[in-house]
Amino acid sequence: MSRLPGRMSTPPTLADVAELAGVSRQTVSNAVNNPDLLRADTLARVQAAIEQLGYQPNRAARSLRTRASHLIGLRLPPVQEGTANALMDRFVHSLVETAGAAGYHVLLFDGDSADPLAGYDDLLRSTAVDAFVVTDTYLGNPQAQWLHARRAQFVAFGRPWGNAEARHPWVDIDSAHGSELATTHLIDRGHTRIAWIGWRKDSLVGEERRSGWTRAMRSRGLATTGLASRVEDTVNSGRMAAAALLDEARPTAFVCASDTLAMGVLHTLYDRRLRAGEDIAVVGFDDSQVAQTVPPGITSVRQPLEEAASEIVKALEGLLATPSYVGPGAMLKPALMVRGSS
Amino acid sequence: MSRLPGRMSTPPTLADVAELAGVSRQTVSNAVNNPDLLRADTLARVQAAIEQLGYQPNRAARSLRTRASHLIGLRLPPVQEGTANALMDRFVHSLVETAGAAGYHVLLFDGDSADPLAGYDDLLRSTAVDAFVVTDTYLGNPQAQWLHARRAQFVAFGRPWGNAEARHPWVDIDSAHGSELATTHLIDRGHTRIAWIGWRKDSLVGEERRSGWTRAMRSRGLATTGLASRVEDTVNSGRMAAAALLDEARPTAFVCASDTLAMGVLHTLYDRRLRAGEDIAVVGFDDSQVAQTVPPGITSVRQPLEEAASEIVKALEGLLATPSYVGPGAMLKPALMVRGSS
DNA sequence: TTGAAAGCGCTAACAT
DNA sequence: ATGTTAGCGCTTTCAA
Repeated sequence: MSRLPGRMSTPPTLADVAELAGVSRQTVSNAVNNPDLLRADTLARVQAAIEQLGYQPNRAARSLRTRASHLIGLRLPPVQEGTANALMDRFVHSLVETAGAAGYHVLLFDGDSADPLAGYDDLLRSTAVDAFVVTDTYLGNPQAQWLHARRAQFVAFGRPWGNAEARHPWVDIDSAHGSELATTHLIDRGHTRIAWIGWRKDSLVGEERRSGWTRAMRSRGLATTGLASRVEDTVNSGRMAAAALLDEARPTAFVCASDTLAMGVLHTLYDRRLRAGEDIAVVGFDDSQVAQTVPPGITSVRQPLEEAASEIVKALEGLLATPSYVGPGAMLKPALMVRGSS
Repeated sequence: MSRLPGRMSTPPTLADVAELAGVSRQTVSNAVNNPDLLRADTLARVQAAIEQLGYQPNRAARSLRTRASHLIGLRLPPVQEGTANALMDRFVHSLVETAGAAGYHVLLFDGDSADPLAGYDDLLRSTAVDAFVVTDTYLGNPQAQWLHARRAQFVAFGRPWGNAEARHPWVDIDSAHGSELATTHLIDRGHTRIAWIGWRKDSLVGEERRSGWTRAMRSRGLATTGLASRVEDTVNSGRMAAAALLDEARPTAFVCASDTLAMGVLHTLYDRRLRAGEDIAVVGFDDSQVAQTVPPGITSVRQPLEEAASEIVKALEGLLATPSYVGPGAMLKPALMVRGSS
């Protein structure tokens, strides 16, 4: 035995283990990958040697041979300063955790806004990752089609909007259900004039969230006319929309498409010395740290990102299995976190 | 030429390019890694072939040969719900961006709280990453020593507390300077009774931040007695500390060791129908999304995470160069973001 | 300036 | 049940 764990300059290889255990390299490989093939005593001997040397298969060599890196690529979109949108943080963490349990690591790459596909292309052509998790699936986003054309494997977090023939696995959140929960909650608390502050019409997610509000209002026979506003997803837009609605429609509660907009409402309440939850109810969307920490606490719709990550990894495993298996898309239900603001 | 880009089942290799360009594989390799060695016309021909095939070197093969993965490992600590601490988000993004520009990708792994070193060990022994970025460098943290013992390369984000003989590269933020900025800003606005809400004494970063407050107060001849509180880093602790200080010491302003604690102060102000920035000034630390979006905006100390990432990548490049170069630690200065709360 | 040979560490296919 | 052979795609010698 020529090397001891801890003082080696180069990590032990299959050959080192084989020599120590008195078997061939292939047997060691089998001990790692197909233990059933070995006789019990041989297996034990090899495992002891592996243990003793602290052997772990070299990833590069294994990848080269098996054409699989066990790496998942994730494009990190730019952080939006001045908003409450920190969903990515929670999602990335859950993904890393679940992927890790399945034997995969997450490889981050930069979201070059000029050419978002460049990062994908780079990793794809250098065969650096086995698959991607794609998070921005707005309508007309070329990524899905593009990846498909390059025969790249990927799971989308977001349904294939308006693309009925898409065949890739996806996971999404039923956010209409989320705003319906929020609206129904407010109705149950006695509110009848409940306003909606959402995103511009070209956002499909925005329209979906809005539909939950509409549905809840209609099902209880409440009017929606003049109670809705569609704006940019910024604090200031929310603030102005809230001010206008308060003046023109006299709502007693607001349901917002995001916590960022909900914070906008809070600004207007602050300006007018009104108190959220006492004078006017406010519900946000995303259960951000902002909603969790601001007084008196913003009631908010929480996306089950942990569950989403777990479904995505499940889909990933199916995709990368042989034979590959693609199940139906998974639609997850959000929950309402009730706090002081309602 | 047997394959066209876009319809290949397997990406092109050196051999494909060599055949197309009518040179040997070695010449193609040189064209990629040592272009100076080629005659201009050969180089042009090879580059044309590379372009035509969309060739990119296979990462696994290159890693196997060069013993370098061009991957940087980063342990993702668990997300803290209910706090305003989302620093990691911004930092990770900056790191991915800067590392990408230097030809490195960031590989995330899970922060198993039971055995935080397991993740490092795994990646290290499988030679999956070239180096780590270590972000949790509290006193007595075994990671630095442990990594050093395994001859692992790493750059620490955080100075080597109480470890004078540490020889690893590090980058840190002078957070005493941050709270000094915050305190001086309040003094300049006419405040004299400025309270401190910080972390427990066993947090070295906490004590450092506190020292900035002390220094600013003393240099202007202001008393600090009875004006400081040391608590857990939670919203509720901040809330209770603020209530107690308000009752016992009558401060007109608060400087907090975190935005989480500053939100605690806001809760107490809310309870007492006081307004931040009008009745009582509040300054937080970290310039979180919470500070940015909550009314009336929380003045907060912003850590230069983009710069930190850039310094870390610079250190990483030195570390991984041959011969390896380790410069002195870099101490960065934070800035104060002034908002409505002061 | 270019090419040929060897081998990084591993596993698939085959032979024993 | 175990060993032998070959080769994944690349770069580091070394030779021409």
